[in-house]
Amino acid sequence: MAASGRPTVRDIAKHAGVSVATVSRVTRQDPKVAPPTRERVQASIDALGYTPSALGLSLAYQRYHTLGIVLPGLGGPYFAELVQGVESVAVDAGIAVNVLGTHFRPDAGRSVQQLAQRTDALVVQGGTADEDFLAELAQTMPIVLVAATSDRLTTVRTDGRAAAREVTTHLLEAHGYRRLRFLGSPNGSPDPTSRYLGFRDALADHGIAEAGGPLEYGFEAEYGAMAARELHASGDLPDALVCANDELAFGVMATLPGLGRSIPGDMAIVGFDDNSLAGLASPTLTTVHQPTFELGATAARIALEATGEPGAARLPLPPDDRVLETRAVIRESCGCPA
Amino acid sequence: MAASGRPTVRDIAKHAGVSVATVSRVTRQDPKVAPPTRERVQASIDALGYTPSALGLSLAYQRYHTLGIVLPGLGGPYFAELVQGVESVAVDAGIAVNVLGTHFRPDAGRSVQQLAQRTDALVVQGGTADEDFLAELAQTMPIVLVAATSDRLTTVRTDGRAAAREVTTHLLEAHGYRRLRFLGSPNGSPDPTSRYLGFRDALADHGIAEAGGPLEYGFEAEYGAMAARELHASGDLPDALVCANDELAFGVMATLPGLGRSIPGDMAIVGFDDNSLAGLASPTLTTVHQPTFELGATAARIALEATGEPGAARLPLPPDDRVLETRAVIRESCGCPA
DNA sequence: GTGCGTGATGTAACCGGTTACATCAAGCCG
DNA sequence: CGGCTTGATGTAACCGGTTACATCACGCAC
Repeated sequence: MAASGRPTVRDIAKHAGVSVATVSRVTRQDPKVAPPTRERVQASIDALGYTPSALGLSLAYQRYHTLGIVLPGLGGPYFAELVQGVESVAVDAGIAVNVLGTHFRPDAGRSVQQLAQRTDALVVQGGTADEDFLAELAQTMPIVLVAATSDRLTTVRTDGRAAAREVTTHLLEAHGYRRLRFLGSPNGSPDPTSRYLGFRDALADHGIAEAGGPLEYGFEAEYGAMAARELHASGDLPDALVCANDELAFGVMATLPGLGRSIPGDMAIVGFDDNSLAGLASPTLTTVHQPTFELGATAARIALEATGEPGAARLPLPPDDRVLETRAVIRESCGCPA
Repeated sequence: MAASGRPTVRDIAKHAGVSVATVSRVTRQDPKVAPPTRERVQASIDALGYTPSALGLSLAYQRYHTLGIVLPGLGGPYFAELVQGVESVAVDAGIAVNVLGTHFRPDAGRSVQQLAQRTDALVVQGGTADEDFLAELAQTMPIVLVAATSDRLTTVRTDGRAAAREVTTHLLEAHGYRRLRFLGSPNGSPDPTSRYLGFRDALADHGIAEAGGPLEYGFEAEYGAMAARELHASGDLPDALVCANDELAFGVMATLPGLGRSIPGDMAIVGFDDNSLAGLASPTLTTVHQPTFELGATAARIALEATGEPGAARLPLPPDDRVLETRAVIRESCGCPA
């Protein structure tokens, strides 16, 4: 055995008086080893405390046993849950998970490139990497895009547009609101953008004009608070506000009452994502439930499946689009009774 | 070049008409290459689109360029922020981050073992892995324990006990509350436990008995809601409730007013962690700010530093204890004016 | 007894890098 | 001119596994 460090196949081979091939056969449970030999080798393995090096295995199999996930960062419950979905599938398959947060850094492409070189497959949140770049990379390895559409890549997403349309339609038809606005910047990633489009779809369906452009803010609660103050100061509250996510809605709900405006009395509000706090806020928040965990899990499953067995090539995934169901969760903040 | 896949050093060597050693010298920017040769090799590298394989590099240097982080899961903002701290340090160093969620699975030890084999160093959240096991593993590689104490391992933590004592003392001295209870199960990980101990320290300082044992619940908002209902049903609200984290406090704050009990009028409440929603809730939540991101970043820095340069051995870290500052954030929920 | 099939095991190449050491040519000096 | 130094480059071993193929002993059939 090397002076320091773990024993290798060759150490075991020497110790048991066999060849490395035989040791390898034992560790891989290859049946073509005579029982007495097997026992002798196993004894040496136990005696020296040998476990095959992950590096050696990776080298031989050309498999990293690692799945990469690329997202903007881990801020907010959405991404955390997504990662949990990916992670749960990965651990069951004995695969490690490499997390890369791009934080919209300019050199994110290079980081993704690097990550791609140490993983068997990639799960990428939409909007975090250039699509051309990903499409090229997808020639080499399985890549699954989450929460985005693409005609060149495999995507897993929810139909945020349809969901936004559904919940907006509820505001229009069940409550008769006519002056509606959208909170959240639709210029960034695919998710907020499609939600905004669904919001506009519903308005268009009813021949109603938007009561003002989207309120372009980031996606954290503080921005919701800022938006609430701005709306209040303008003296011109819409009938209802559709928020790009629940955090924004919480920010508004926490601020508006303090300014003397009640929810949903003076303005109704709906969120998106069904945050774990949504059912506890007062009023309880009407929102859209997304199977975020499933989104991650499904993406991971597709990616790992395409990775295939050690022998096989890592298949490039054909373009495909898997759409998971959303569900409008009607609570009180839209104006419905408890 | 192999029929499929990326070119290797040997492909470049053949293409440029030099040896692999020279190619290696060029990629590593070794100055001992004559300029004309360097240019010729570089031209081949560009022509074939060569980048050194991460696997080959790992094998040669015995470094994975990967940092592992072990935690129960990614539920709640605390862990997400911790990972972000780790991740930010890692990407700056060109190091990948491997996340392992144990979810308190019985076979977590084996997963950690595996993770340890594919990483250069480990950051472990306290309570997720057996300390004996970690101590042994720490002979082999740098391990940093987060949010825990140990006399055998390097730890990075905040003094949750002192912080809990401080905020509890505020409840006792500034407001004169006498009947205090703690919400959250102190039987699990080190963090909740030390918070509970600090809570009891403050009571002991003032010669006051706990108004009832700790309310043993999990750490999500729903449990806070359950606890609120239980307290209300018992008809015996304490003067003040110290919660193991902010989510629990949110759960209580969302539920109690609906039962006709006001906060802080009928019962004061304080949380822990300074969640991003804490300043927005109504009343705003008095809590303890923890430098969670810094916790992760510091742990990662220590771990990576111990990993050392490619040549050097991965040093086992000597036992050490780094304590980061907490800060009580006094808001309204304890009874203080806005 | 010879030839052949079969099962167990060993040998050596391979995966993709790095690097100690060998080699070699050129320049310099006495 | 011979020997030494120096700088550039090549050779081959090594990191730790797997595996195609070779080898060998044994048993069986003819």
